[in-house]
Amino acid sequence: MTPAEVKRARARRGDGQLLHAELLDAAERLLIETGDPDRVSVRAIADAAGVSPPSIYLHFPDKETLLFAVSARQFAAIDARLERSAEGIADPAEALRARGRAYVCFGLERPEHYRILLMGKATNKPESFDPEQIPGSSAFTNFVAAVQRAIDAGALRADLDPVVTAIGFWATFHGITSLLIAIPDFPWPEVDRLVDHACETQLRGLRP
Amino acid sequence: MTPAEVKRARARRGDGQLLHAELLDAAERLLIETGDPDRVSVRAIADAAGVSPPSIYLHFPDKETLLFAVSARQFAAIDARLERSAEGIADPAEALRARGRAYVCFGLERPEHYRILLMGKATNKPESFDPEQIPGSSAFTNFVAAVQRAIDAGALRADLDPVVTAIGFWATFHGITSLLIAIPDFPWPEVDRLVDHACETQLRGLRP
DNA sequence: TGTACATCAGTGAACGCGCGTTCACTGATGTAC
DNA sequence: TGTACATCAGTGAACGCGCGTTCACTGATGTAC
Repeated sequence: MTPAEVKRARARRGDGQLLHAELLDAAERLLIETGDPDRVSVRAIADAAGVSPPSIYLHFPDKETLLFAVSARQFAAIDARLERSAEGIADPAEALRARGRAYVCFGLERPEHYRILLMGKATNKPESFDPEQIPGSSAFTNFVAAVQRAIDAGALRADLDPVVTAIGFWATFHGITSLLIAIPDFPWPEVDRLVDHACETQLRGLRP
Repeated sequence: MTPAEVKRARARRGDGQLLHAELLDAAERLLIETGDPDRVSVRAIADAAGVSPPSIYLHFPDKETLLFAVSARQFAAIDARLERSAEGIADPAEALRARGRAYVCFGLERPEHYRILLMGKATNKPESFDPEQIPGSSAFTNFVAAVQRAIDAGALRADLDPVVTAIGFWATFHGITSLLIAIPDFPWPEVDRLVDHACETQLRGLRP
């Protein structure tokens, strides 16, 4: 393993929850640095945070819950990113395009997080996984709303189901993102060409 | 682990290669039955094939190569499946639609294989991974050819790049397949609705 | 102001486990003479 | 036709490893009196 990290100073009494956030940071950092979820072990996380492995169990019941908490933070981040990307774009069709581009960028910037969030085993998620409550749902809800606005504005056909249409967009951009991550050695064209093609095809295919 | 399998009779002299295929079968069976790649260990494969773990090393240099061989058979199978699905369909646009549907069905019928093939880590593939040589490439090549025929027939715009367009189709159907596999608990609409919507949107978006 | 003590953050050592792989071997069988 | 032997398929036991988790503990620090 890597040479032992600097030992972390013990938190003051009453500040025990500080380590909670530091463990999440450490796990996130490890995931990005190693690029390999298999190397994000309880021991490695503890080492990266400068504490001993058992300390983790003061803050998380088990490893799975910790990793899911890391994922949840990312879901919240993707929502923020998509909303920001569409800010100030008046044309609702162009706003959808911006979200699509932002989605692919987001995923490719954090391939290992993306892998855990959306390409991993369902068993990686806690049993209480409730799609209606996780932060990522607000990203989806916001996206459905964006599709609805495009329909209302006449940019997309009025007979479209906004949920199915939103999932169609999602599947398209998730498809690009996840294929690029899963098969990096494939002779892909430039990412921009793929994303532009996908945006164009979706918008043409859905317009009145 | 499961109760030990019936012990396999030793192959006759000269028939050593029989176990090669039996190990691939056993690994494939395990993958489907357990639905969990983590449980497809060398020991479990050997047990399922009715031999001892070291026997595997008479036929494969390591576990990774064995699992890749399992995947390669699946790539060959998907090619055959897609070609068969489009057989006898004269309209090239409808043929593309048939391939899309068949693709999603294929993936959902074998979620664990699909996961390893197209949602797994790149490191699961041997170092000599050459996209031009693996069986899956012929599936892709055949699909590009199908897109080209649709362009030639005037069903898709003449200014489209057939490779980018094929990848666009692939990403769309891969997106649906992989999201359904990765997040089974999400409140998805019926698969057929998603696939129909995606087919319709692609064909509308690409037609002249 | 001093001190005993409860509380709290965190630890060191160990647990049992299953993993991929190696090594020296066994015993059946086809072949050469 | 009989037999010695090389070859071949497959084995049993063990290797070292890293894993997630548990348990009894330590020692600093805030608080009550």
